[in-house]
Amino acid sequence: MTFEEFKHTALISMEEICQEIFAENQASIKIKKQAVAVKNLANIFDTALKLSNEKGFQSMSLRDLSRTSGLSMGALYSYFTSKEELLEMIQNQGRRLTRKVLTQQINADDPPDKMLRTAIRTHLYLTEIMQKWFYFSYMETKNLDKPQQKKSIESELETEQVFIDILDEGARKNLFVVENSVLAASVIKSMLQDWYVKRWKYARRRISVDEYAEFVIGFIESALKADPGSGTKNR
Amino acid sequence: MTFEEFKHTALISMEEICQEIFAENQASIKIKKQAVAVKNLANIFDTALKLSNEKGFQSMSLRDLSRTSGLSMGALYSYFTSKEELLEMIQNQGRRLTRKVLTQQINADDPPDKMLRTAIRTHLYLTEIMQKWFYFSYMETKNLDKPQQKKSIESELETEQVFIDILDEGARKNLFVVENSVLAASVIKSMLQDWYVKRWKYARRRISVDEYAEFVIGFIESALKADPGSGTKNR
DNA sequence: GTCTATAGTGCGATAGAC
DNA sequence: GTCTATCGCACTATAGAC
Repeated sequence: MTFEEFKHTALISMEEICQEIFAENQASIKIKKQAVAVKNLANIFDTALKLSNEKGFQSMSLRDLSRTSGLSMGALYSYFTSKEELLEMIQNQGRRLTRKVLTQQINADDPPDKMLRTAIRTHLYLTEIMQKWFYFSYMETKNLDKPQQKKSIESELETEQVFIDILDEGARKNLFVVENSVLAASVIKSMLQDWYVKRWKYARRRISVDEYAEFVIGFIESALKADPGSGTKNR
Repeated sequence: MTFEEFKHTALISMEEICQEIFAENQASIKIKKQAVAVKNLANIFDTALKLSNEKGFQSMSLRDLSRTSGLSMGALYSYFTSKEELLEMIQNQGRRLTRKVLTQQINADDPPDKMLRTAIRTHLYLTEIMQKWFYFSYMETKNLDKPQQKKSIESELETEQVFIDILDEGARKNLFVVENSVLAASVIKSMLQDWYVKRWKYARRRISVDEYAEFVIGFIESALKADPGSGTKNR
C-alpha cells in the first residue's frame, strides 16, 4: 500500500470517528443535528490541536480557541462541559483511530520480516496524516489526570508489544538476530516517534515520509541482520 | 570513564553553574549574599523542575512553587523578575552545562568508532544526572518565545552535528557503512532522547543507564557494521 | 443553535511591615 | 532577606437574549 492509498483509507476512518464521537458524547453535546455538530466538532478539534501544539494546551485559553475557530464562548460550551473534557475527547479520538488503523493494516499471517516492514510503514503513515494529534498526545499526556494517563501509557505499551512480538517471532524463525527484543522494540519506537515529534526538522531537510520509512527500515534490518558468516559479537 | 566517575565530575560542574547564574543575573537577583542566593536558587530550580515535569510549566503556579519550595511569593520574586525569566534561567543553566560537559568529554583525536561510543555514553550519562532538566527542556521548548526557541533548536542541531561528523569520518575510514549520515545521526539522537523522555518506562523495567548504553551501542554498531563478507543490500 | 455579558476564581506581580 | 496582604487582570464557566 502506498502513502496515497493509505491516506484515502485513513481519512474515511477519521470521518467515521468524528461521527462516533458525536454519537457517544451526546450527553455532553447540546447540539442535536448531526451535520452541524460533526462540522463544528471537526473545526474545534482542529483548531485546538493547532493552538495547543504552538504553545501547550494549558496556555491555550478558550478565548483563543473561540477567536481562532470563529465560534463564540457559548457555542464552544455546547460541545463540551469543561476544558478538561475537551482534552479527553481529543485524546480518545486519536487513540481510537490509531487502534483501528493499526489492526486493520497489519496482517498476522505475513512472515515476520514483512510484518516488521508493514508495521513501521503503517505507523509512519498514520502519524504523518495525524501528526498534530500525535504531537499533542505526546506533549500533553503528563497534563492529564491519572486515569487518562494510564490509558495513554497502556496504549503506548500496546504498540510496543506489537513490535516485541514481531521481533520474537522473527528471532524464532532465524530471520533476525535479537538479543533483547524489549529494548529493540523500544528504540524502534523512538525512531518512529521522532518522525512526528521533530516534524520541523524533517520538513526543513525536505525528507518525505517514504524516504524516512525507507531509511528506518534499512537501518533496523541492518541492525537485526541474521549474519551466519560472522558469529562474533560486535563489540 | 564509569558512570560514577562521570557523576562526580559533572556534579562539580553543576555547582559552578549555579554560581555563574548568580553572578550573571545580579541585575534580576536582589539577594547579595552568595551563600544564601546559591542555596535558594538551587532549591527554586529543583522545585520548579519537579512541578513543571509533573504538569507543565504553565500549569505550575508561583503559589505552587512557593508552597513546595518553602519560600514565600515575595522571596521568590527576589530571585527573578517574572515567571518567564525563571523559565529562561532554567533553560540557560542546562544548556550551559550540556555544552561544558560534552566538549570536555569527547576527544577529537580518538578514532571514530571509539568517539561514537564515547559520545553515546557521555550523552546518556549526562541526561541521566540531568534527567529533570532535559525532560523539562524537551517539553517546554515550544512554550518559549521565539529567540529562546531558536537557541534550543540550534543547541539540538549542534548536538546532532557531533554525531554526523563522527559518522562521516568513520565512513571515510571504512569503519562504518553509512548511506545517509544525517538521518543516521537523527535516529541515534532519538534513541538517546528516549532515555530521558520515557524515563518511567525504563525505571519500571529496571534497566540501568549502563545497560541501556550497552544495548544502544551494540544496536547502532550492528546497523553501521562494515561487513566486507556481504556486499548485498539488506532489502 | 449561537450570541453577548458577566459572575466568580485564581493568577502574576508588588508594596510595605518586620 | 523574607514575609503577608492586596491589586488588577485574565481565565473558565454560565445565564439569558435572540
